[in-house]
Amino acid sequence: MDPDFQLTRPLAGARIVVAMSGGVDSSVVAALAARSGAETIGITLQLYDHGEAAGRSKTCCAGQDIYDASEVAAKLGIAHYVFDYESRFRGSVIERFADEYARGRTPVPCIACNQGVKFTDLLALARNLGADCLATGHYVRRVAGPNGPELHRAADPARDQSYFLFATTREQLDYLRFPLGGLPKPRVREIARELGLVVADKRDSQDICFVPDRDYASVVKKVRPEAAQPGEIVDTDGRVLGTHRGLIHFTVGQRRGLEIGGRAEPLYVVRLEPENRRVVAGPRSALAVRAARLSGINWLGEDQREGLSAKVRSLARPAPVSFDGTAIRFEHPEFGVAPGQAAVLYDGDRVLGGGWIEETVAAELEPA
RNA sequence: UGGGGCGUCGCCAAGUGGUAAGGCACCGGUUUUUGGUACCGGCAUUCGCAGGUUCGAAUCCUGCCGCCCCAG
Repeated sequence: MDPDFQLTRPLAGARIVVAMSGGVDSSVVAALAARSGAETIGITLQLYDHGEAAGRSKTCCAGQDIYDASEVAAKLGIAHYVFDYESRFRGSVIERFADEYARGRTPVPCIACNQGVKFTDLLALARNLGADCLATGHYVRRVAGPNGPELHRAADPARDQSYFLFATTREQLDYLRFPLGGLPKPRVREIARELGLVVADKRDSQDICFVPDRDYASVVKKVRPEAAQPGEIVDTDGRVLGTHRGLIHFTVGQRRGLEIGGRAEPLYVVRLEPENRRVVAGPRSALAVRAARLSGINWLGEDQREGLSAKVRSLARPAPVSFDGTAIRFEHPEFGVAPGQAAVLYDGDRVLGGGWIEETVAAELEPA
């Protein structure tokens, strides 16, 4: 519990802004910052309001969480401000989330949120407050390298959140600090307990923060009703196998929910066709992909094309790939690669960057 | 209304006298700051219906119902 905020000036004269969500992690960051001797300011963004769901405490950044954050700040004796970012969040995260589903893609709203609201808007706010850095509770490490700060996976591999931070720019990384990246999660809770923080035993957030009850489809439906139109389920030869309750319920690689039985092999979603509202389904072998073209590429590393590995979803061991600047090519076929998801590129533990999956190239598999 | 075949969980399907496999689908759980995947677990006291034979039947017998095929 001896954080290094990696500042150039002495902590005594420094100012640290901490992004406080109201959870254990960012609360501990605030505590660490406060103990470091630097002037610490906690900021919580109000991103959405479940309204009727007031009182829910499982979700991030809703009423209860804002309250928890200020409790913690008070306990630590630091300043705490709450800013209303609802409309920003709605536009850059929620609507974009819905748009992606309407386009037959599978978005990663947490990345959009980090990219925009947190690392652009909140970061600018911190700068305006004259802070030396913005510290967050992300489990990822900022490591000093020969060419400036590098982004590395968290020490605790089970907690690593680097997938969600691939879009971080060099400029942002320069200003950001992640004091928890080297700590195992149990240790973080321990610290919270030692300090008597009310959130010490608060359960981890999971699922999409702005979606109540895991029902993301109804959120999408509210914003983009057309994405909830039923359509046909066809096989890879175009034969109609059944009907579905709306593209929003499906993602490439998905098995459950097609409700088509009576087969020897499970059926998976192979492709979504928003133009005709079709879900194309096929056997697992039809999911094999050998390459993926990326857009919105962000690059934190030096030019490197070989010896890379890529994560194509947050949970998945990195797969060996090569990168030609636009597309990644898998050494071994990868299954269930969904457009809209991020492909994050690593060199060992270091995050080199990544991009958004635009389209994939099927791999021909040897017949089993 | 002659002949043949069939009727086992939502779908496919094993089981032909010894007390209901399996797959798909579905449901639940585990994992998890995205959606998924994977894994684990659950899922027919009952075999179209009604009788009968037998210690014992989904399995044998009889009748009925339904479906399919061939019908000269």
